Amino acid sequence: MLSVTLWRLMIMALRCVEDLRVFICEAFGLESLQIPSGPCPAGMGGDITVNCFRLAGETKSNPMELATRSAEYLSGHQDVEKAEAVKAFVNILVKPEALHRDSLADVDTLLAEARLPDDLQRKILVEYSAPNTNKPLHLGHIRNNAIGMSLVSLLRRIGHDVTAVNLVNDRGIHICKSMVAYLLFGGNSTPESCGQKGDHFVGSYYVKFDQELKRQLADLRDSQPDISESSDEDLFLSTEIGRMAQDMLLKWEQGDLETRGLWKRMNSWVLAGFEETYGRMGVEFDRTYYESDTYLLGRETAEDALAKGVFFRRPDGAVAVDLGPKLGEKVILRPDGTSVYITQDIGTTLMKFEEFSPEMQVWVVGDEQKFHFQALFAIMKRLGYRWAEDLHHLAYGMVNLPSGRMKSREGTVVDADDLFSEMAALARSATLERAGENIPEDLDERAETIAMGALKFMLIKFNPRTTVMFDPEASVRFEGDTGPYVQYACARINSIIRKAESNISAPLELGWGAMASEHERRLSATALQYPSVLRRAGEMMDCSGLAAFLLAMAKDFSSFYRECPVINAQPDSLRAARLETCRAVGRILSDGLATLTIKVPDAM
RNA sequence: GUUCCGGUAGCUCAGAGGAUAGAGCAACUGACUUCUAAUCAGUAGGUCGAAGGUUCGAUCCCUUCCCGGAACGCCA
Repeated sequence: MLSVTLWRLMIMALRCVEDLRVFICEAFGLESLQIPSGPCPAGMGGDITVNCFRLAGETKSNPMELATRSAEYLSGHQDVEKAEAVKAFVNILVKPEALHRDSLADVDTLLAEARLPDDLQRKILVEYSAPNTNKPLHLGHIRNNAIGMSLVSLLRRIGHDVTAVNLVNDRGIHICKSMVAYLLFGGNSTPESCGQKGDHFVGSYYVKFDQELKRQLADLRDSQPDISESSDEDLFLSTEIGRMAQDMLLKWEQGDLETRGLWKRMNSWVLAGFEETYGRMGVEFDRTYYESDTYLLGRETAEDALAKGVFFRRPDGAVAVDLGPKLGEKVILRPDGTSVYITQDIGTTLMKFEEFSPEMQVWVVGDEQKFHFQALFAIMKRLGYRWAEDLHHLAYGMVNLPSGRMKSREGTVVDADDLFSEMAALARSATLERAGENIPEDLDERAETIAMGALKFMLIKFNPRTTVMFDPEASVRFEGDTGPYVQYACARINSIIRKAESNISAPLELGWGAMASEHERRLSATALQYPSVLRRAGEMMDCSGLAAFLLAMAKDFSSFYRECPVINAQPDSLRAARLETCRAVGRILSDGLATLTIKVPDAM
């Protein structure tokens, strides 16, 4: 498993804390120990705080005494200005030159430390996106993509070997519905002839199918009052259009040439549309699987397992597996031999393992499918695969609108392409508003960067398992805890660096020791957290902590920016140190944003 | 009915058993002749769903209950 003990993940580059660790280890005869430390809360008179409550558990000693002893030790340390025990906390005020030396003055080390030691690096396969080919992508898919792509990027950032795969659900009754509607109402039209994006074009026939189905259901209920209480599903095959879709599915399974031809044509339109949307978001996969391929391996596996007695045949002819009292009985093949949803996932899981032999497989799929994955993992174990212990469902919650759930039938779905364009237009006008006379040459590109940054950040900053509320009005603002806030800090840093470089003075000795204000110390204290933040986010497979860190780092920079002049700072050694601070903070922020797959504009 | 996930400021959300429970938005006050105001500084806003329990200490762990969402398909 990915899971490792926490102490191996924590990094604290501050020398005096590391020395304290060694001191305590020696004092108590311990081989390893993690010092719980973090930035000191404002107003407590320190840079870094060590929490001796937790430390006391490890050393089996009195927390207050330990704090007093630690403070005594640290007070005598050459890097420490002042160390004070308050209750069981030790608040350390570090000499500025030492604080910066261990943090922003050595940003290369800080960035490098996020990488896990070799023995903790794993080969991980992550599946995400997994669209259906009957309609365009919507806000729910955007959350999936944002979570999936940032997870892949994060795991790579900390040193894992990651394969990103997509699984296209290109087969089944849903695509047949679009096909039937196209045959009935489409004539010879194509996305090109209609000037429509392929996925939207096909999606419009899915909608037409539903409209026609509703009409036929209403007619049916009017003409036969005795069945008017039956559900839409029960009456599906009693409608002409419902039967047509079912026939289409059977023909597809039998490999009917004409059906397959139409299927290929319509899928190619949809996939071309997806490519465009993916491209705009920056989604990339190492490998794309198609359900129409993988379900065959699933079916073979099921037949094999039946022969071996792992699965059994029910009296009605269906192939099933008994997963015990908790999960119950699960059908793998219908009585007519056709495969169900889980059958293809069995095939896909095997294919992925055969092709990449990952130590761990992850699925980024909505939490409504938890049961499905519990069943899938149980089946893989039942089939005897040892690696089935290392399959993981990263379940995320739905995206709701202020009006409630998104419902495609009620037309309340937020379309991905529309949302991208709307946000880009707003970012564009906001940029223009600020630009005044000097309209930037790269206006559109800049607007796109800001818009995508805002959207992705908004979806990533929440814990994946929460159901999130998407308020279109609020999402469109670029102020406060947003991606553009972090991007803006980067843009200001870039601007300072540009101006400083055009105003060259000979490189001087860096006056880190003079960087002693609360704002300057705070930057280094926060930056020290970065490696641990990344490692922890990777361990939990949750990027929201990284987003929160970047906001905190950017906030610290904004305060510093306001209070501490850089270009006009005197003496020159202080100016040089502050400039170097800007560079270092800029590198951390852009490294973090890049890890979230968010770009940074040169200027805003 | 059973299982899972939530319930923290008016709203959206953070909170690694520990200090005085934090951000953003909304409200209010102040700051652009300055390295970019997509910013900063400040004010106000809380029975952490309820009750028990464990603990030196619980928003966090345990039990029961209340409220919201989801799952329990030969749909995907």
